[in-house]
Amino acid sequence: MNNNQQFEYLLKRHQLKRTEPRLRVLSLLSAKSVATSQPDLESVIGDVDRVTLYRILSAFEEKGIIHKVFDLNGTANYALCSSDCAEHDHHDEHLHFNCTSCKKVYCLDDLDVQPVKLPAGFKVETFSLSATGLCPKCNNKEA
Amino acid sequence: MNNNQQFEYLLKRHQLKRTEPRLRVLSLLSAKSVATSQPDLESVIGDVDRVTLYRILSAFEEKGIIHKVFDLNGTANYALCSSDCAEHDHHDEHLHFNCTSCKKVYCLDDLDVQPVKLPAGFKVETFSLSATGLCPKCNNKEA
DNA sequence: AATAAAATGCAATAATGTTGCATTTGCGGT
DNA sequence: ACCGCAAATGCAACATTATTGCATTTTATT
Repeated sequence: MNNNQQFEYLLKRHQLKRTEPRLRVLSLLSAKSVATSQPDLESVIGDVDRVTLYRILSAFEEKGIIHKVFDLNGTANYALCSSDCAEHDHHDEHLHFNCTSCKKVYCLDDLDVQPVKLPAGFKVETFSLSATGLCPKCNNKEA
Repeated sequence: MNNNQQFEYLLKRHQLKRTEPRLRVLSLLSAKSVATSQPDLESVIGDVDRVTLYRILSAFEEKGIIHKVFDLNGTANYALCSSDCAEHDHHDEHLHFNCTSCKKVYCLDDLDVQPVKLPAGFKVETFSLSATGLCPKCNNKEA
């Protein structure tokens, strides 16, 4: 099963129609290990309306196909959820690393994050740990 | 020493001039336990230019007087750093709780967050744990 | 009181995100 | 293979949040 077939299956599974723009978004996001900003997506996706892109992204987010994180500029970035995220309940307990230099957001899935006890009254849905600093690339450049 | 004197001292300590708009910002932020969004500040601060507000906030952020977090809408929210934050190095290792209903951001300072080991190459400056869910107020309303 | 540096206000503009509506398209049923 | 409907798209207009340049005012210091 190639990538494209996987994407089509993914759409079908979530009752989303198989459209060109959606396949492109999936293909773009799956190609990157860092979260991609809306503007970045917009600039590379080609002939797709800005509004359509917004709507695709929020549809995907609702279905649990992707998740959204904000970078240090406050702009939305998107990344595919790890494989089993859609089946169970959207668990984003991974670490987001925000690079202060290039502003990229890295999703580091396989670190275990200790859940923390909150004061009474708060009802927690998801946890996520985020760190800021320099990513390997920018760290090298500065050295 | 009353509040206002504290604020004036704080400004002086950071080589910032004592101005009316700055004192108002400090006073507004110190009165709240939740982070305040730029729009919220703008609407209550009175006769201060929008641009001035932005500049005050970023000046305060640079000096380590306040810190900035993004809420679930991606808009910037600001909160005073806890007392000793300015002296040492800006340590925001506290938990931010984002309410999915009212979109407020709560800063919960006194929970201990376990730092996590990152893959080699990343140079971490700050950690912060964030959780999403319902805050006590909204939790009550829904029940 | 005079001065220099800093802070403010205003105008213009940029970037990001949203809404309403007409048109097109995917896809299930026949 | 065709029909029809719901869903998705594209377009236009608009809303919100943030930034930049420059003239004016204010603070703090001498």
